[in-house]
Amino acid sequence: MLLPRLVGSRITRVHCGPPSYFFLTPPQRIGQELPGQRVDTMERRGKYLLLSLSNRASLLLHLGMTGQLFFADAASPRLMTARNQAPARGKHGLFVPDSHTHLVLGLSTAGADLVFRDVRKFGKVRLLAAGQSDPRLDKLGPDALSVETGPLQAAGSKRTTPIKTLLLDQRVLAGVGNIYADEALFHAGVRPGRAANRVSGKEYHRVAAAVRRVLARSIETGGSSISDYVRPSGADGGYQNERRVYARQGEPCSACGTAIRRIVVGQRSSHFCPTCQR
DNA sequence: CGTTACACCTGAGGGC
DNA sequence: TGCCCTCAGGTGTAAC
Repeated sequence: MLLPRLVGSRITRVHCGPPSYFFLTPPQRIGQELPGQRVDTMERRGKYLLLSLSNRASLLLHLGMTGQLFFADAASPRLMTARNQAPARGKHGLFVPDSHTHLVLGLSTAGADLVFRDVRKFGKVRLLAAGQSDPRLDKLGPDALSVETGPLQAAGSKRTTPIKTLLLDQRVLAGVGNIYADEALFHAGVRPGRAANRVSGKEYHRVAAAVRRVLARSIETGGSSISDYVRPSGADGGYQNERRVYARQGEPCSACGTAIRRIVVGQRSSHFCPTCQR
């Protein structure tokens, strides 16, 4: 759990990697402005995390595809560094920053540093001044965890784009990614490539319910550790073991036995059961 | 405005 | 061993 260990703690020390695609705010500025600040609150906005600090500034984080946010006392095989080498361990077995470690926050009460690692650098960190907004946050639609049929259907009924692309559009729905779009559409019985404006009201009802259920279950099980994701404790999540279709092409459908297929929808790898999904 | 293609970045794995 | 290809939990932007 990130929040109980982080909120209320003071940032005592900051280590940043070199400037890169990862940093929306130059690392040098982050290193200057964070030390001494207490983390007052942490909230999730879609796939973003927003920490509010005692000086009224905020720290905005996004994990991208391969981002890892964990405490340095974590031990996990997914923290392998270059060429699948186990990470070096410092005193007390603590994680030692490698070339993919972009941000480390020393914390007064958390018991270990908070580490942000990201191989591909699609993750992001940005420091927001007091009252400053961010266009990424401003554009987010309603949270997917509590999506309702009506607004989703209203957004989709005007569009010819595939239903899956609609679910991935963060302006329509904030928080659904490629795994959960495929999984939700499986549970709803709707093919990912179907045009959004040709999905019935009854189907939108099932899609909305499936999005809520799949995301809630993923939170319960700690997320999907398929390539890089780790929980803040360093442990793997459990939702990868509950996947019905994602990255299961060629395997028999758990409901009917038909081979799961993989197609490309909206430039994203997409998986479905041709029998269960129409 | 809606839709699509592509760029960004790094590494793993497969074929030859 | 090396080279070249494809693929990967995301999103911003350009072009039609």
